[in-house]
Amino acid sequence: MEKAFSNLDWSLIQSFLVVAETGSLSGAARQLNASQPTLGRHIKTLEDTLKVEVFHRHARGFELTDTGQALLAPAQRMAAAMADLSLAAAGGETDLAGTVRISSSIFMAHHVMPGILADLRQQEPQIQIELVPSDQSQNLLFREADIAVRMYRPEQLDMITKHLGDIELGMFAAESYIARKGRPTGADDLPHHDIVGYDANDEIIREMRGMGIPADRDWFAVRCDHQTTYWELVRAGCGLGFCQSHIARQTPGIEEINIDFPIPHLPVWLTAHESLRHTPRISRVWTHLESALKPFVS
Amino acid sequence: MEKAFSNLDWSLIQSFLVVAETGSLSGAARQLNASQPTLGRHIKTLEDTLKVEVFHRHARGFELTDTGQALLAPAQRMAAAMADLSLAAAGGETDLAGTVRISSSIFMAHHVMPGILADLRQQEPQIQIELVPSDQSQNLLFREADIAVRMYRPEQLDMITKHLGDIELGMFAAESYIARKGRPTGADDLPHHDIVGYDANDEIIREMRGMGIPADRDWFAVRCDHQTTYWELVRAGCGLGFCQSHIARQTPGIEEINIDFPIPHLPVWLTAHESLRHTPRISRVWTHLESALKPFVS
DNA sequence: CCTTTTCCATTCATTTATGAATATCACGAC
DNA sequence: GTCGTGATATTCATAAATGAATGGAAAAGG
Repeated sequence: MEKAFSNLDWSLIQSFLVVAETGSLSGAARQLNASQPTLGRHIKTLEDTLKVEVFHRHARGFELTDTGQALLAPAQRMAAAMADLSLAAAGGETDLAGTVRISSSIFMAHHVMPGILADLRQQEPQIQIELVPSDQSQNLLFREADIAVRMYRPEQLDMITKHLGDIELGMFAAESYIARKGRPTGADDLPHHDIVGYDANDEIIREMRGMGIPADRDWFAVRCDHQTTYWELVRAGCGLGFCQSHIARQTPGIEEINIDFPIPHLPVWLTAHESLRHTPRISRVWTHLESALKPFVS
Repeated sequence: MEKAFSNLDWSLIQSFLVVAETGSLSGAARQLNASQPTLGRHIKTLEDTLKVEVFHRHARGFELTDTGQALLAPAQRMAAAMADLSLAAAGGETDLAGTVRISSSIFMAHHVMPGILADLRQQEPQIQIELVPSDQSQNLLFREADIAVRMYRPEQLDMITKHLGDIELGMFAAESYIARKGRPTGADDLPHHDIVGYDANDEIIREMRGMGIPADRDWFAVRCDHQTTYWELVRAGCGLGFCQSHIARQTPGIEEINIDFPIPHLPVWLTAHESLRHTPRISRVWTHLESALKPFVS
């Protein structure tokens, strides 16, 4: 009844997987908080035990062999199961103390979260907070975060979500810009203005076209994908820009531009994995975020 | 992008799973070729890291808590993925040398396999053989064996199978029995004889009923589930018994009983996991078994 | 062509994990 | 009640895994 592979340490597979994904021992070592020689030995032990070469060595790093490729899928299934296990374990925790990882957009993380989290820390000093500012959506299934604040409806399964409301967006410009180019008189006037745009994300263009404005990528003379930097470009007078009204109105040197087309609102969703719903520290942070974000989604 | 649980060593889950399944540290230690204190520490580390109690300790051993129950399923998924990985790795081996685990019925293992394996060892000294005599079907998906010799058509998926032919069964009796009770004259005469039967497995009874013989469990005054011991009971003169004709005819002191009802044949199937099909040592053993078993399935 | 960077392999002192031995406890049999 | 069995905890000497440091080699950038 004993199994032929039971002598093989599962942690070797863990190392294998990360090396396969990063393509280097050094990279894997950084990710696993281990050292490069350790990872090298793990791979060597794995290969010796399985009597199979799983990596081609070359100067730039490690590359999977065909055999190694075949091992990748089951190794990933192990990792997925491990993630499930981790979630299940967190769901069983009873202690309020611990760390909660919150993911939010870079803009929110920069302008909104600090105050909210400072309050929370004061109320619950036992709870440590790790803020993960990121505009790529974090994968909550792999617990890259415990709670996510998102500007769109989350699609992942097994999640609990709550729509907190909508954030009002507006068009703004720096005083320096207005001094130079004047205020746009209306939508028709926009082509004569500079608008700070997003580079990869053509959300704005699609929105404007949806409203009958013949927007074009070339309109946007200055573009930036990074939300907080985007806002700095607007503040520096590079052009008109969109921003959460609540924040923009508190920014000195910025004026609101009222134009005759409606700007869509930004929905705010709170998300967490359902198996964490009853974990004390998670639910505590959840309710805090819920109430603390309310003023922003009026 | 880093994951919250990446600091948790997967081998702890491995230990957790075996402790959960065996219900004791000592049992798990035996199965994993480790020591009881090691397993104890692994569980403790796991619980400390997850901040969750996964086992109730009591004098008789370890029992899963509710939280631990929740971790069991993902841990088993990890084990299943590990089994897949092990299979995939074995499929990538290129070396002829290595160990092949062969599962067969206890009877075959006792009377047939030794000679076949002795030949094989002489031809391929590089290949080590581990024979797993068992009347429960081994789970090839978990690599409890690499190749199985079975007396029925295997049902598991992802298997390659070959029907080698059928083994002739016959009814036999020890000379001592015949001297005492005489030979049965036909099927009608059977109720006046002792037949050595199987206990749990009522295969024989079902077969005889299928042929219109009103067989009953009570006919079988002596019963034994264990095939080789069964045969020793027949040799000792406990009663009539069924056996592979090929073997029985070579047994001194045993005579064949010809009766007027047909005795079914025993199909012989060779089975292996398909991902091992091209592994040199496995396919070498496979072809050897195939040809060496031929004389038995004429 | 030379420099810089980024890898991997190796070495060796050190930390960490391990297991034999032992103490202790609970249960069941006699 | 007592003894035997089989379990978990604890201790401590030892074995094993680890990581900082070093050397070397190959690609990328000037």
